[in-house]
Amino acid sequence: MRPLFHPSIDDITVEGILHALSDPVRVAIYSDILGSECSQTCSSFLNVSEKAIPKSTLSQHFKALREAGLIRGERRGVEMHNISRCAEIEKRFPGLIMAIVRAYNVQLEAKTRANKAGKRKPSKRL
Amino acid sequence: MRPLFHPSIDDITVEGILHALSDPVRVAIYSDILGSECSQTCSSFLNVSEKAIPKSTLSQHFKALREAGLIRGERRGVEMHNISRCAEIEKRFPGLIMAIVRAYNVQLEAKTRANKAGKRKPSKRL
DNA sequence: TTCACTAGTTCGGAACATAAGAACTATTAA
DNA sequence: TTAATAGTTCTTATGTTCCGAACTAGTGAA
Repeated sequence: MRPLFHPSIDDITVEGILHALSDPVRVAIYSDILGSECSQTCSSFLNVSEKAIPKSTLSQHFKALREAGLIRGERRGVEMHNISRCAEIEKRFPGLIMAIVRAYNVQLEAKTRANKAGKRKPSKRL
Repeated sequence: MRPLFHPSIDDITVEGILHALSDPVRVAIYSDILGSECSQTCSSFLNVSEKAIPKSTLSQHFKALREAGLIRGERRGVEMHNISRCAEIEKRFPGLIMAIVRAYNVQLEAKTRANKAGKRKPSKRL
């Protein structure tokens, strides 16, 4: 099994970042990793979404985030630990990550509010 | 031919915006529309990229931008005029568009600088 | 009217990307 | 060894995207 690939900071592209974060599951994972002090394992996200995500799919999502340069993953014993590379990215693209995560949170709040208001037809939330 | 679809501001999602702008051609188009005072037609972008883009493909790109809520297109005579919906989006997701466009410009500048430095192997630019 | 022209859209198939079950690898522990 | 756990890779079905060809809509002649 070859070691995980991580792009150098100069090879990280805006398009790559946007693409990686244009998936609801991946933003959810990333924003969680960003928000938590300690590093996170893959399987702690088997239930980010309302329905369980197969682990092969999860693994692909982590690969996407890694190859976009958003997170760094390293093996610790039997599990993978993931941390965000936001400090590096902030240097190259100041304000980008912050703005995206903030917008994502605005959207989550709006959805939550909408659900609380009209409970009749509970729309799926992330 | 049915009239063009434009999502209402509340149906615009962060994921949708990120996905629409995760394509080099589409960010190029969008950032151009954003930056220009007057509205832009489709065909003025046949050469945004180094190689000409077929007009069917261009049309799809405009559709993607429209349906993500990023631009508004309206027919004027025989041609389509496109303007950005950034003011609306700014209200819903403050700072998002600005941050993305800024990051995109940083990337363009870095690429230009890199090309100037090592002319031997001119890497493709946007 | 009809014809031609221009700007853009839609259709259809090939090329590419994604999702998820099954099979695999790596590490630890018994 | 063997078993268990955490992730990865393989394979296939399903979705997207690209782009040429065919189409539509508006304009302005003859």
